[in-house]
Amino acid sequence: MSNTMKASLPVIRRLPRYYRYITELKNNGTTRISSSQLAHIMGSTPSQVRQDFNCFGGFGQQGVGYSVELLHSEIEKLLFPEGRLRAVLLGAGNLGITIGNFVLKENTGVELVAVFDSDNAIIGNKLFGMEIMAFDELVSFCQNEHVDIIIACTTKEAAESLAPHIVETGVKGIWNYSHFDFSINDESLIVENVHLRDSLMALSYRVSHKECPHMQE
Amino acid sequence: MSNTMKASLPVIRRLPRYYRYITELKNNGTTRISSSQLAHIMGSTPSQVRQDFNCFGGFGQQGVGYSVELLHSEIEKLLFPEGRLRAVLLGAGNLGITIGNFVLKENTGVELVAVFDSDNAIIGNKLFGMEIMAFDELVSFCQNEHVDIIIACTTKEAAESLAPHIVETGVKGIWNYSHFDFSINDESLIVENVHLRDSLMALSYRVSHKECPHMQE
DNA sequence: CAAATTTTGTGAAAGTATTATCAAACAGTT
DNA sequence: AACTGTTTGATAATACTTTCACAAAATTTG
Repeated sequence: MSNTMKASLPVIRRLPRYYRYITELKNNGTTRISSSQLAHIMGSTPSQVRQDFNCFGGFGQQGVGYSVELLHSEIEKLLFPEGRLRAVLLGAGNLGITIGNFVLKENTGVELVAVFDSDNAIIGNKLFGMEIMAFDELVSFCQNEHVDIIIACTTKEAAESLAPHIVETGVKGIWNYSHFDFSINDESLIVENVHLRDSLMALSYRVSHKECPHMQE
Repeated sequence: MSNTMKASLPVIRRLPRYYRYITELKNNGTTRISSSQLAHIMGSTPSQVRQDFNCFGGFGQQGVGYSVELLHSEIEKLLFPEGRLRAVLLGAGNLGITIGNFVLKENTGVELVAVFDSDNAIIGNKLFGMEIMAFDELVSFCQNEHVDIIIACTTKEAAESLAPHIVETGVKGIWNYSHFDFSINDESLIVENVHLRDSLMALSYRVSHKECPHMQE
């Protein structure tokens, strides 16, 4: 309950998975779990589980294990910030609609507050009960309405042309589905890339070159 | 041109990005590029660029740099297998349709050959010009039609119930969008997870705990 | 054509992440 | 209340990834 070191990116990436499994255990009525049981479920090692939880202070008890209830509430506190994060969707195409739907339906702690698109033909239309706005309005909207996250589901070109204005918006993070890589150098802005094409091509490579190293993701 | 070591997962994950940028350079008419220029574009270091390419034999020339043309064709050879990989889509819901569309439109070297769903109401309907089939038919279809990749866009429950039959299908990889984690222990099966919810929650965490380490992804 | 400059390939060093180890803490038993 | 078995937290060891540094190879310049 003491040696809290800073969580590294791999640890942060595992948190949502811990949360998923622990929620399931909680719903099953399981009250206690050991690091080795949890490691088995996660496909990792007991050491890693303990190491991971120790980044946040280690919520277990020696000789006993972890309380599912406590684990659940602690990880929930970590993953769900106090007030819900406010997000705007950029791009109301196929992908944008799917991702927007996803954010609205899933319990992620993120709230969708506006939708933007560049296509004049659909600007003004309603999507998710909101009027689709033009890209021109993005900066002022974000500044006035305190937006935390931009969800970029635009083309590469649209993302590229918006990039110089991102800093002005004051958002803290970008959930990026576009083929454009927002420059990573910006200290104050966190970019989480979901490059579907890259992911499929990496799978392609591994499937057709089977001798690749055996690592868990 | 000699010291070919095996490519690690991080290297493989960078390949599609190299490919994207090099394709762009090629289209711009750029003929040569140095590791430091490429590193600048990629947001990495010259060392990493050289180290990465050396995993595949190192296609540069000392004192000169890399030929964009050669680089493009070599990486293309790595990423696009001889014959296109054959994939089936599991789940014809919102997400499934979006991802299916994506695979059909984007040049990824993957071919969509069938669509499956559990919902009797839509089985038999046409999607992407194919008749939606029932999950029951999955195993025999994959065996007869030589399927390489399963694209799982189903619910967690559906994925879970299909999991025990995956080995029978003989597929080599799963591009997994479901909330179910296909067991990673299976030596012969490569799983590429695209957990949208986990990705958003990791971003959430990083946005609301800004002191997290500054790493490139 | 030699010297200076550029830039790769490679092996070593530094930095991260994961796994192993073991003492300390707790629960249960006799 | 001491003994036994379990399981964490913390440190150490191992493994993996990235970065550094420099020799070798090519080009350019005087």
